[in-house]
Amino acid sequence: MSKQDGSDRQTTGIDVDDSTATMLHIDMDAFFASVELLDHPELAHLPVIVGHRSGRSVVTAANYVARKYGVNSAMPMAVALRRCPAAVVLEPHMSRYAEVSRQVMGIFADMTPLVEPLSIDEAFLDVAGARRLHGSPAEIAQKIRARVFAETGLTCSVGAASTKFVAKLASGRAKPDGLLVIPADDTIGFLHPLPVGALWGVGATTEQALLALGLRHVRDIAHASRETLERAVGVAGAQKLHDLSWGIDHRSINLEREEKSIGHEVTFEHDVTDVARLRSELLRQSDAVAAKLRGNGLVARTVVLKLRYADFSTVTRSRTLADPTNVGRRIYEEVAASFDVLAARGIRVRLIGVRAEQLGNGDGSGLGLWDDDDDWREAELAVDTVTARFGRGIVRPASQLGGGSAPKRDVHPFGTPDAGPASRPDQNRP
DNA sequence: TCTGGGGTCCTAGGACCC
DNA sequence: TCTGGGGTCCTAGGACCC
Repeated sequence: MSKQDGSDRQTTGIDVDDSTATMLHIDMDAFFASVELLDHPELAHLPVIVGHRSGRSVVTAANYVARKYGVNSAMPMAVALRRCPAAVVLEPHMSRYAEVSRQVMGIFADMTPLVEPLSIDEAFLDVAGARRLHGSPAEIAQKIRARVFAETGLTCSVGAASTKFVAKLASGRAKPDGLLVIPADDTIGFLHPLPVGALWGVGATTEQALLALGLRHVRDIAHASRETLERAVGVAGAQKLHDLSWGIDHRSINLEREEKSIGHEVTFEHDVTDVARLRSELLRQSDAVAAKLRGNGLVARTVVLKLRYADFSTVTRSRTLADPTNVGRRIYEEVAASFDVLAARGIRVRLIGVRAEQLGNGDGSGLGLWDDDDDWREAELAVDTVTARFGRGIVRPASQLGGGSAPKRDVHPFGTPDAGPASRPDQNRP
């Protein structure tokens, strides 16, 4: 394996065989903090934390100067400032980060159509088919790193391996501003010395359970008995962990990921007991969720209320609707009904949230309502009859009936009025 | 030290139907 | 009269990720 860092920006001469390492994982370095520093270059040598300054906030991102003081993302802001009192705290600017993200993802897309964004600042790229045009995986990685830096002023780190999972671990080890190539033959040698917490899906809870069984390193997982592993993480988890410990990961690039839920939640600066205030927050969030649904041309069939009490315990209450909706009032009615039951005997609320699940296109697709071809044909005939009598354009998607803004996507269930023959709803999806 | 907000995925139990 | 197993849907909670 071979690591190249920012001091060695060459694109050739990598002394490993990278021909098997065609899966790239690209991760922007300290993304939010780095974007802020683009806009405030005078702060570059200071510890910089991105996050709200309010009492209950956490660190959203920290630059590498701040990290030297032990500041990390997700850490309570109070702790971070105790560790690094001199840190400059900047408010997040999400729309700015999204704009830079689009720019960077565009550079990725120039190299291969097989790009799977994982979050605002990272993506998997399958470059197996891009060799002729752009070179070996390591060369492609270096080209991307150079272009990202030239066009945005930001650095990123790249892991190249034969699987997603190993590529992701490799990019983490390459940080900051590095490239790490793990040829297929080196996978086990790379994985086995790592601590169990390095495995994808092993967080604090699972790590403790594994440590309690004496499993400290990935190699211990690899050689543990099935029974031992199942005791710690259950049947499915054991299989998954064991596979990962041997570098087995068959996942390919997924180009068709669709959002499965849309929600909003807020943590109050101080716990709230005022039921009227909580209801008005629910109404606000319901409207926001509904607006986002309409903006994406979606309707939701399940509505979830989430409460976190003063003692940090969390409850959720979900309701499934007979008719999917993207109307704020409808969502509010459901969460408010759930809320009233929980609030009947008084509550102290730290966090309140609304989430919409079981999303569909507003035409029944994705909801299991039109799975049957015969049903579909019947619906088509019914629409043909209606349109024959009344002309095209009279059937509108549910998403346009709520009095909200028109959806950006074409969600017309039966083809747009002037689009000719009716089309299947799934063909309307992007 | 005292725990955000956006999500995804998994498990488990119960209702219901055949 | 008492008892099945499988499949699907719904609900609640929790771990995890960035």
